[in-house]
Amino acid sequence: MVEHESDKNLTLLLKAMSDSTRRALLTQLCQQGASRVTDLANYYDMSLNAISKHIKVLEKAELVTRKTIGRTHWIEANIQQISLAENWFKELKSIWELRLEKLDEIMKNGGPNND
Amino acid sequence: MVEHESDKNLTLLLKAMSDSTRRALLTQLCQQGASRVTDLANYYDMSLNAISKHIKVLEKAELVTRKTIGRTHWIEANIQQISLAENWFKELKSIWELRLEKLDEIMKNGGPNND
DNA sequence: AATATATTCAACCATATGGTTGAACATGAA
DNA sequence: TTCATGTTCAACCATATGGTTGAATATATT
Repeated sequence: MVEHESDKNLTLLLKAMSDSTRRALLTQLCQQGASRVTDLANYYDMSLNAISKHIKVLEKAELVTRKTIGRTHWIEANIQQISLAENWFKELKSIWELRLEKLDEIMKNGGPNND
Repeated sequence: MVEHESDKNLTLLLKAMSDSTRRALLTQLCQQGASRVTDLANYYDMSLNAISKHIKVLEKAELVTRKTIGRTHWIEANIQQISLAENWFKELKSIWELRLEKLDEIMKNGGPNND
């Protein structure tokens, strides 16, 4: 299995998205484009530090990127990364469909060994 | 905001999917169709109880359903539920696109107030 | 140089999570 | 009735998570 690394990334991604505040941050970033940490934090009833930590989680999951200019950090959404999850969904669905097709085959032909 | 409830469901769903073992269980269920808890557990280097707990998490997220017949519980994948996440992705992307379109407009017309 | 702003780091805390083991419960088989 | 099977419940444990506060760091501004 070369699977391990991408599985870890998927875990990181889904965990990052599984928090309501972080999803709100992503939404905000998509709406507003690149934003400073302080500006983002103003929207939440939570300390700046908490938001800073949330952003770090999103960054590790590669859901956002950071460009530091002077003392201010510009955070930007990286929605491409979502495809990691989408691809997994797709794979899961195709596995599901495959089983249904095989069942269908059996129903039609009266069994898998009718040659 | 009537949002709250569906946001909680999304959190439940993404958290459920964010664990590697639970994703493996879902894959297994898609491949094999309805399965007993014990049968599922045999594939993992983990106690039956641990798997039982994972299944409960998937069940709360409505990613699987359970049909109890006698003493055995038949667990089945419910891949429909994935659409909850897919719809959120879609929404996020459309918010992203909307901003890009507006930017584009500004580039073309030299500003948002050129009437 | 002194002060203000933007941000992270570190330590701490409460609660959640993912695992374990040992009963308990429900049902099937001898 | 007795024993075996399928599953959950309960208590426990270590680590992760999401929040806090108080410094520390880096860079602007006066």
